[in-house]
Amino acid sequence: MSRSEPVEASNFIRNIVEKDVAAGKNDGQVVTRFPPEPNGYLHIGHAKSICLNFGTAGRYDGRCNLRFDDTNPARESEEYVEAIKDDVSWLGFEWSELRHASDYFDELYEFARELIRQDKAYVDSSTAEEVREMRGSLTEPGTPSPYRNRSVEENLDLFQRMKEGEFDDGEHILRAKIDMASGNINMRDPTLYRIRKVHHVRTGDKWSIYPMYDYTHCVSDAIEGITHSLCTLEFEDHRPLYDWVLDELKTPCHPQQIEFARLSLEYTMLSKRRIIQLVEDGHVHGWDDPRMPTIIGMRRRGYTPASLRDFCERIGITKNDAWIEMAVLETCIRDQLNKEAPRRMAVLDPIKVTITDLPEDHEQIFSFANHPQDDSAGTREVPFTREVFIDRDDFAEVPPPKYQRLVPGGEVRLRGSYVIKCEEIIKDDDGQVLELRCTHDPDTLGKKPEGRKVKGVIHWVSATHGIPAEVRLYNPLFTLPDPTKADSLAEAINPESEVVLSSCVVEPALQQASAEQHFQFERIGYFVADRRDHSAEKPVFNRTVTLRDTWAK
RNA sequence: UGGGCCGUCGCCAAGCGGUUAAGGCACCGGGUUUUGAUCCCGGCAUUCGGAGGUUCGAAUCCUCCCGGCCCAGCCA
Repeated sequence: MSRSEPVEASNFIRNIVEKDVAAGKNDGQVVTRFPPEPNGYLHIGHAKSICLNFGTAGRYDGRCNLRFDDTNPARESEEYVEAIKDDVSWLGFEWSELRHASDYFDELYEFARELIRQDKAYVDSSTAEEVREMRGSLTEPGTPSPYRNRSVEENLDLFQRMKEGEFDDGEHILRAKIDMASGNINMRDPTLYRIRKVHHVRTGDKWSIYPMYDYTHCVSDAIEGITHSLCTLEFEDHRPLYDWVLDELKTPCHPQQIEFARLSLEYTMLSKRRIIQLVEDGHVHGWDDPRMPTIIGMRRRGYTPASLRDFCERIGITKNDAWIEMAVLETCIRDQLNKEAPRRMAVLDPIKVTITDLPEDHEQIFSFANHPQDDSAGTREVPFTREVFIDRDDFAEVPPPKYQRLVPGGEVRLRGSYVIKCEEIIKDDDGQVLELRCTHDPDTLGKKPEGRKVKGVIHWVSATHGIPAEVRLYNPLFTLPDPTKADSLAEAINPESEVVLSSCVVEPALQQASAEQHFQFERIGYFVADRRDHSAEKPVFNRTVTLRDTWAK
């Protein structure tokens, strides 16, 4: 292999799966699952897991299930399961089967009775407080519960009565009987079932006991024939328990749990708890606020499924606690939109330019390519008139060094049109520029000007044909690369994270824009018609990302 | 003197005893360009957290040390 050929980066999970497939383990099958708890909206960190699970299965012609880990009815809701399904589909993945942990409640209950019969589980009637005290600490072993040696018969009886609702929340729990002195606290007789007299969306009031994650997850994996159970690093020391349950239960298959590092993204918070807080405290407008790291928020911001998948591929899968720079994400969306987004002109902060040597009723229709490198994207018509708008920062009375735009007495190219020269500045009483009066060189349409160089090119919109629009600019939601380092959430919020511009003018072709359509506003950035607020009557565009800008601002 | 895990370029990340230590992002040049965009070309780790050791040969094996992350829910 020559060194110049790009090599597809592997990752340790791919290597393990590859080896297993080659060795014929699990009959060469690969079965994974994406197992969210339906207690919130998915975010970019989940996208990493989704791409890993669906991607790994897809790579080896395997299957990937979508499984809702709905074992805690107190905090889960149907709204979230629907949202999660939408997000996974939108990302471009199809689950092999849609399952719920609650589908297995009966089996789970029977397996638990089996553990009791084997004297591997017991009903503990201690209070939550007592259980915590008896668990010991990180450095001290725990002490056995006084209920640890209840007879199998008594445990079976109590467990059944727990199930039948005879007891109140907290009166008893079912615990695994493992090792109260284990260095791994998860092995100090972990809770398997707790009493929760809560209505469950799918099982209704059938159950008054609900199984815990550690017990449910491994059994669910085994029931579904999962071969590789991929989860994040914090579950590493749960793996001995995962294996213990499956070994004791002698399930027909024993999936391999493999852990990888969760995503950390600069200027972003990716913990469900904090994301909920952003919404509840009103720091953002909702779960789908374009500044949110949620899939639905990023979608509204203008990120595409392909760009998110590309991102997940680029960041890799390891066990390192890595912090990804925003630039990686931005590159992914720019890469895709550069190839696909039609170009348009939009003026965000308009100043009127009158081309004085053109007649009042001058009107010319230009045909502009929708894409400079892709003829198949076609063309659109752009009207040119005596009065146009340009962006305020494309004119400078006192230009900074290397400024290539319009200055008093200077020339600039109106993109796709003529070279104009600024002859006169009209200001209001406060010194604010109201209008620029310019002349044009009629011999510069599609031609370089004679005898001089005009370096700058600026975008514009006909003042008579342009249409008003609202444009929302988005910046990082937080001012700190790691916002959790701030004293409070409020303190970490970037006050400039959302800037709403309500008097923008965009070219007429944008009148046809439909919600969720992507564009490049030339020289500015990539924008998307807002999926909620945009309409032909009141166009609203969100800035997805700026264009790369190598000019020191 | 609890247990588990991680340290390869500014940020990611390949590498699995013999390579001039991949690639991407970022950055720095230079060229093309009616988007300061795109595109193209070039540069960017004598060194793999540190110190010892094993070996003809170590980022890869061993030992110790240093730094970082996770765990004491009847959450997931």
